[in-house]
Formats: sequence, structure tokens, C-alpha cells
Amino acid sequence: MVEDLLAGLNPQQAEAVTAVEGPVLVLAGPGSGKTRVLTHRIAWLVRETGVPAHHLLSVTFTNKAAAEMRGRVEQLLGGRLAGLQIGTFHSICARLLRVEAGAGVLPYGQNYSIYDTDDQQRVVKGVLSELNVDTKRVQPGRVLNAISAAKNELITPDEFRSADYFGEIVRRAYVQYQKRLVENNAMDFDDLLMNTALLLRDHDDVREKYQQRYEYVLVDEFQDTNQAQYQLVRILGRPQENVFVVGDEDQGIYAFRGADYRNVMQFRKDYPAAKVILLEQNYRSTQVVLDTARAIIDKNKHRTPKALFTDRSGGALVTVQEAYSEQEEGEWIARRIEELRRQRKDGYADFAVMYRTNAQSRALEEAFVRAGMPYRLVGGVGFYRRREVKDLIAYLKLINNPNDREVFERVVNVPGRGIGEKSVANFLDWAQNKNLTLAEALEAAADGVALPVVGRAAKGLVDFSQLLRDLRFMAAQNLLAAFDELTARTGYHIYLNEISDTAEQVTERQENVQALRGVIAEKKDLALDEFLADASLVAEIDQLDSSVDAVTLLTLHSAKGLEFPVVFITGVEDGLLPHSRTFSEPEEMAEERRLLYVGLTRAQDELYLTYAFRRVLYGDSTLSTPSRFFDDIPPELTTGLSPRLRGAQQRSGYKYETTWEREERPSSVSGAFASPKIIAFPPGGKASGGSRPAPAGPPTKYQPGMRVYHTKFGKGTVQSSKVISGDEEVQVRFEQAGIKLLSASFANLVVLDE
DNA sequence: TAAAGTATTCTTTTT
DNA sequence: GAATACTTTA
Repeated sequence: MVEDLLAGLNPQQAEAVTAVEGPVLVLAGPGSGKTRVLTHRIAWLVRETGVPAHHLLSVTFTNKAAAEMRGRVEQLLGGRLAGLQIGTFHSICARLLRVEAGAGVLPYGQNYSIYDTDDQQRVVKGVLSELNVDTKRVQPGRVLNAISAAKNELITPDEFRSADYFGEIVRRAYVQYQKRLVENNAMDFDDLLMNTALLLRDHDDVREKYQQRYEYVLVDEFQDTNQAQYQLVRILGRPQENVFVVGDEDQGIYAFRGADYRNVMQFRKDYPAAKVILLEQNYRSTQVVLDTARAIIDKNKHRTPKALFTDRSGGALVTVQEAYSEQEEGEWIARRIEELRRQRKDGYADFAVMYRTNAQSRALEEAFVRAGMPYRLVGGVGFYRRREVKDLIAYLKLINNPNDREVFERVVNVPGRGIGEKSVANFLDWAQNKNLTLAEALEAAADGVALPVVGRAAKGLVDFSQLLRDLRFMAAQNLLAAFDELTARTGYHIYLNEISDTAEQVTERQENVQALRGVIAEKKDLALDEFLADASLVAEIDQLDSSVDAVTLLTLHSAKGLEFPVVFITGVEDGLLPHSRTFSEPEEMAEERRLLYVGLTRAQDELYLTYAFRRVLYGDSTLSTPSRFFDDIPPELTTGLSPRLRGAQQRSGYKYETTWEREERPSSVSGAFASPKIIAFPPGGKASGGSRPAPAGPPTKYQPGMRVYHTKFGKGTVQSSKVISGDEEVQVRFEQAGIKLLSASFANLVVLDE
């Protein structure tokens, strides 16, 4: 029995799986099989030590990871484990709070709303203007960050101490912000963690209930926990302290949302008896990939050195590629993928293209569409953030929690019912004067009570409140029917026409509404509050459907925990990776390094690092420099062009350096640059061929061997020339200046007759 | 009140 | 250059 759970594991992995009593800290390098260890450990505890499945709590980083882990454990044990608790901190807390809010210990109902960043932003703005704070001088976003940071440290509004002027504004805003949230029966993401931690800390009976329930607590990606999460683990772990955490300090990439990789050190202090297990063998990558990654991460201070090793010695060199622009970067990658696919006989799904910021995905997508290559995009403008989806979800939220003022204000006049700002204010004031909650006021309106609004607004408000009442009734029976009623009675499809500028936009929005309907149909087993919590807590990465054969496009952050045979990391430029916002903060710069490390270690076989010479930012074109991180990669591990690697001897001939200058290209050329119309690509949809042959190059003006003259570089010989994005790119070996890559459209090359 | 026009911010990263 | 916030106009 024991054998099959330990089969194929190395001694360290086996030790981790079978550790019985007390706290365990597993420090695991990338690709060391830590997910496998966690999965096997759960199975082992259930089968070999007889722990009932519902006494186990396993925390993962994403819901997708949770689903996968549950699947594997059930596979190992050959049956369903109904009571097994696996999920993210947020989803576990949200569920716990629904139960306990119903029990009345919290100032919340179990139908509480969960606020996303947009909702938070709205509340903060409202609060700041109430406090007469100039939002030009004090950015709401910064106030929100400060509030969020406080919550992650479990500091309540009462306990918040201000040290300076800004701090005082934050303190006052925090007090009001939290008051508003409670009034609205709403929690933000941070509240889910903070309220759970405080609830368990301050209420003995509740705490004991969960402490008794959870005999074993397991946490993955421990380096990305914040203070609130750490405290949750500590509390739930008592009294047995069977706390099993797995992490890698080098992969900590979420400090910006309060994660503190020092929790790993804290753990060692708080549990001096903890067994520490190191997993250093990498089963994923080639030696070359691993050496590259190590070269990058070794430059970070304050880390526990790990002796990572693999038995996959050698491997393909890391290819470094410069492109002229982000368009050409995408085109080059698309071409390369087709080549590799032929060579390696891989499917599209074996390739991943990663980037630092979501905005970078656009040019890549366009290139892939042009190449007819199937891709799937993780994240981007999230489905749930689309206007039409947010509107309809907002209705559902209001049905679920009619005290949510934010949501009420969002949809009361959507589609237009003649209820303007003034009427809304009158209505809310009236409710307040009569001491009615929003829910009660809406009920009164539905009953036809005289309202302090006139004309169209009065009728609109009555219609609206009656609609809500009817929908609530229907939703309790059948959510999908309620949804259909909602779109029908609000004339939402007509409204979509009104708010859209083009026919395509209408279609796209209608498709999104249909997609939302599909999600509701799929989750028909869930109650409304559960459905909404689910919808609020889905991670970008949770939507990755790996059953389709397509190239994966994702941010470096989303790539955590994944692996691919071939990985492209794009935009490896100073200002992007590392991001310019981190230049002045060494701590943040170190995190950028870890981010690159995470990206590099996703690759199993081949790694490509690309950067563009120029890139469009905020709508205008800027020149960029290859990332400073290139300086740290030993040149012998790479192949391709990178000035930072190749050093001074080639720097004199640095591609483009003196050729494009800082001038704009002639407009006739930039006209040809305009991207072709993008054909909508169904997200996760069918792959359309993708086998289109690489376009045969159009005829070029310059031919290899031709002698040319340049005003600055003198005489030279054409090496090669090709048409790229409407312009001709000529490589010339100059007698004095060395090899240069020139744009034919404005380099003014004169053909010589020699 | 709604529509149309103008100004401004925005890009780190995400539960 | 897109999305939103804010202002002006009908």
C-alpha cells in the first residue's frame, strides 16, 4: 500500500510525504516536484494514518491548482473525498465567513458582497470627497494601498496610527471606508482574510470549532503569504501544530500585495521544532536553463543558497533575439514556433509566451492572428471586468444583497430609466430620514409608497424596485430563469446597441452576455451567494483551459507553478523587466529579478529571451535598452544578438544605434505599418490551421553583394535585405563602421557602380 | 436627463 | 491610444 504512494519519489520527497507529527517546512526549488509532494502527502495521511479527509485543510495559490490537486488525490485514493478542504486562502475564508456571518457573530449577513478593485476605488473616492480631500493631491489609489496594507497586517481602523499628514488622511479614510463597507454588507479581498483572522483570534468558540476540525494544515507557495494569512495558519494549526508549508523564497513575487517572504524565517522562529526539508533536485529543466536561472538569482542578497541540480545535462543554448519593434517581436516568435513545431513535432500547447505587463499581449496577439496561429490568452481585460458583464453581475449582486449601495447606484439607471443623480440622492436621503435600510426602502418603493421623486424618475424607481423583487423571487428557484428575465425586462440587448459604437462591438457584447449565461447554466448547483463569491474569486489563471491545442500567452506572474517545453520571455528590456517603477527601490528590483527567475525556470527544454529596439508606450514610440539582467547571464549559455552580452567589440556596430536615430520614420512607411484589421479570435476557440507557409519575401531593392554608400558610415557591401512591415531592412558591412542594420526608407543608401 | 465633446490618466504584477 | 472622468450642449 505504502509503496505506490512513494514510488518514484526521491528520499527527501518521501521524507516530506511521510512526516507525521509537528510542523514541517519544505524549501523547494523550482521543478522539484513540490505539488506532487503535497498531493501524495494528503493521500498518505488519509490512507496510511487514517486521518479523515475533512480534517485536512490544504491551501493552494489558485483555484485551478486546487481543482487539480483534488483530482489527483482522488485518483490516488480511487474515490471521491467530499469533505476534503482544498482552496485558496480567499475562497476558504469566504466560505467560512458565509457560515459564521449567518451565525450572527459578525456585523455581516451571509449574503455579503465581495468588492473588487473597481468597487473599492469608488468607495475610496466617495469617502475622500466626503472628507474634503483633494483627490488631485492625494491619489485614491495610494490611500487604498495604505488601507490594504493595514488590513494585511491585521490593523483595524481603530488601531491605525498615523505618523504624518498622509497617514492621517489614510486613517480618517480607513474609518469611513470600513463603515461604508459594513453598511453595504460588503467585504473587499483583504477583509476576507482579515475578518477571518480576527474572528478566529477573538472568538474562542469559533476558533475552537475550526481548530478541532482541521487536524492538518498544508500550505503551498508559502513565500507568498501575507501577515493575515500567516496568522490564519498559526491559529488553525493549533494545538497539534501539524502545519506543513512548502515554499521557495526565490519565487516570492507578490510583495506588492502584502506577501512577505520573511514569513519563511518567521516560521522557523515560531516553530523551532520544525523539521526542515530541502528539495534541490530539479526534474523539469535542462542544465543550461537551470544555469541561466541560477546566474540571475544568485545576484540577489539575503537568500538561502540552494544547490539546484538536474540530471538533464547540457541542453539547447538560450536564444537571445532582438526585434525592431513589438510587432516584429511577435512575428519572429510566431515564425519560430512554426519552425520548432515542424522540427520537434510539438503541439501548440507546448509553447508559452510570457511578458511583464498585460499591455504587451496586444502586439503578440496581433502577430499570432496574422500568422493564423491558435493562442489562448490568460488574463488581460478580464471577462468579469467587461462593462456588460459587470452590469449584469451587479444586478445579481443587488438581488443577493439589496443593501449594497455601490451596486445599487451602478445599475439603478442602467439601462436608462430617467433616474438621474438628483433622484437617486433624494431617494437615499428619504430612506435615511425614515431610518430605512436600502433594502427596506426598495421594498417600500415596490409597494408603491409615495417617493420624494417626481415624473419619469418616480415611475422608473417603482419599476426598478419591482423588477428586483420579482428577480429575487425567481433567483431563489432558478438562477438561469432569473437571468433571462433580467435581460428581457431591462431590454438589455437594445441597450447594448445604444452603448456600442460599432456593429462588431454589439456582437462582442452580446457574445459576452451569452458567455455569462453559459457560466450561470454551468454552475446551476450553486446558490446565488455562492455563485457570486465564485465569480469574484476566480483568478486569471483559473480560466486556462489546457484541453485546447494553442500557444499560451500569459504574464510572468500568472506563469507561476506552470511548465512548458519551450518558453519565450518577451520585452526583456530596461523599464519593462525590470519595470521602471522599481528602479528606485532595491527591494522591488530584487523582486523583478525573482520574477525573471520564475519565468526562466518554467522552461523544460528551450528558452528564448526577446527584446525590441523600439516599443509603443502610452501611444507613442520610445526607444528601449536591453535589460540590465542580460549582464548577469554568462555569454557561453546564450546564442544570438545581445549587445550587453557581446561586449564592446560589437557595440561599435550595435544594430540600429546610429541608423534609426530618434527621428520618426517617413509617414508613407508608418502607413504601411498600420496593423491589418484584427479578426476576432474566439478565446480558447478552435485553432484555425496555423500551417500557413511563411510568406515568401517580396522583392527587395537591395541585393546581397551590392556596393552602397552611406553619408555617415561610408562605403560598404550589402549582406542581406528583407521587407519587414512594409519597409526594407538592409544589413550592410561597412568598411569602417562595421555591420549595420539600416532602414531603406530613410537611411539614404546610394547604390555604387563598382 | 442624455448625448456629445473634451481632458486626463493610465501600465506593473492579482486574490 | 484607450478608457474613463469631466464638461458642455441640446
